[in-house]
Amino acid sequence: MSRRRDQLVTTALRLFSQNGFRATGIDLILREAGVAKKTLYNHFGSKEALVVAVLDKRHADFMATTRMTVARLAPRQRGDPRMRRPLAFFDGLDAWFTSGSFHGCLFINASAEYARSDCPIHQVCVSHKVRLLDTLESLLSEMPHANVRDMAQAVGLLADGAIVRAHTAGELHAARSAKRAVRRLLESYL
Amino acid sequence: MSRRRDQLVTTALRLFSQNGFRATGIDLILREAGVAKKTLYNHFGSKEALVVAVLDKRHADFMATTRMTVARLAPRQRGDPRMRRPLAFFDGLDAWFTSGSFHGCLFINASAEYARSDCPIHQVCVSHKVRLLDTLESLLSEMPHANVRDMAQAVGLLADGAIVRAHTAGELHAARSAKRAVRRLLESYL
DNA sequence: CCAAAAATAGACAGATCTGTATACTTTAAG
DNA sequence: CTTAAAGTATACAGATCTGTCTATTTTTGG
Repeated sequence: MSRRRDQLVTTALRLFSQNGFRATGIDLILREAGVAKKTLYNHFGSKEALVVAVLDKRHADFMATTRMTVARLAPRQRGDPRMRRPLAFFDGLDAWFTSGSFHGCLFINASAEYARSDCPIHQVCVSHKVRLLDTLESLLSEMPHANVRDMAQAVGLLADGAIVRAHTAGELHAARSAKRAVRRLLESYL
Repeated sequence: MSRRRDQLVTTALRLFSQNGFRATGIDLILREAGVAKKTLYNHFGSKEALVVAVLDKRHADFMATTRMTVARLAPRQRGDPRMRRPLAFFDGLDAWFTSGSFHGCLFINASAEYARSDCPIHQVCVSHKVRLLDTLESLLSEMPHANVRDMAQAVGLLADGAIVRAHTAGELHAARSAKRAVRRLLESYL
């Protein structure tokens, strides 16, 4: 809808990712976005609302990227065809980690800064993680369906673990470790 | 050594865990610890140094708790005896998550708030995660040693993933999901 | 017991942050 | 073209935060 609104959300997404939420002041976002303060407070009533909008955008972007990446990389996976899509998901993580613009999972970071579970920001993070698990289940839908739930849990844990390791410990190859574990784990279900 | 210093670190550890680092002001720490501001700046030259001291204490506490918990819970694990200690580690995570005083991994949270990799705080987090991997390797030392490195990587990812899920998504049973995955994964190495 | 070290209370400086208000300018739709 | 909506620039209020300084009191080691 609004071009100014998009500029604000896009700029805030970048700055929040790079420097954290509380460490990023409104004034910096405004300066880098080239937007006046009043415009921000017309679109969003508060910084908290802007954070929520940023997380919503990040969720949409992540889901779209995931869909595209899995579709592109699944055909070139080796091994049982039923494992191709979940394995491709980890190639997507690998590309993300090594892209040079990786700053960890924005939802994990937001949960760390806004820890209280009754905070709207925290609830958006819960929602993202739940929907991500649904996505993983759908990627696993070709596997023996009796264990899809268990597999999705395990794969989700390995994905979150890889994101955390890559960010906190700087191990940018974490996605490849995770992919090896996923392959071994899924093979045990075939 | 100093009683005041310990009060400051202990109080700051609690407040940083509950509310985050940047959201916790010096004045609150001082009030709750019952210590004067000058005393803090005599022991630590800055808030950043206090954060580092808190993370050092947390690392020591975590390692001590892990050692004790694994020693106590390993004997009651079912399955191959060589898997007992790594499995017991996840029972320790489960007890932590459901203890009522779980606020995520302090090092993951610190990395989220102090994102720049040249920041001393971030480096303490890297160091913690590296030492944790060493610990996991030692817990896996009874497993076939050719694959200890790979197994420790996978188990570490599942542990970090469980911590993140439990905190960000509020899934306090995440440690049990992770433990099931670890059991299955380690069995594939026997 | 006494002197040096450590701690206290509290004011204060200087910076920063969120959010509001004002006065002016641009944009866009009928 | 005109008018109402939206945006700009900027000052400002009020709160908060880190860190310093002073003057006083408590603790502690020899």
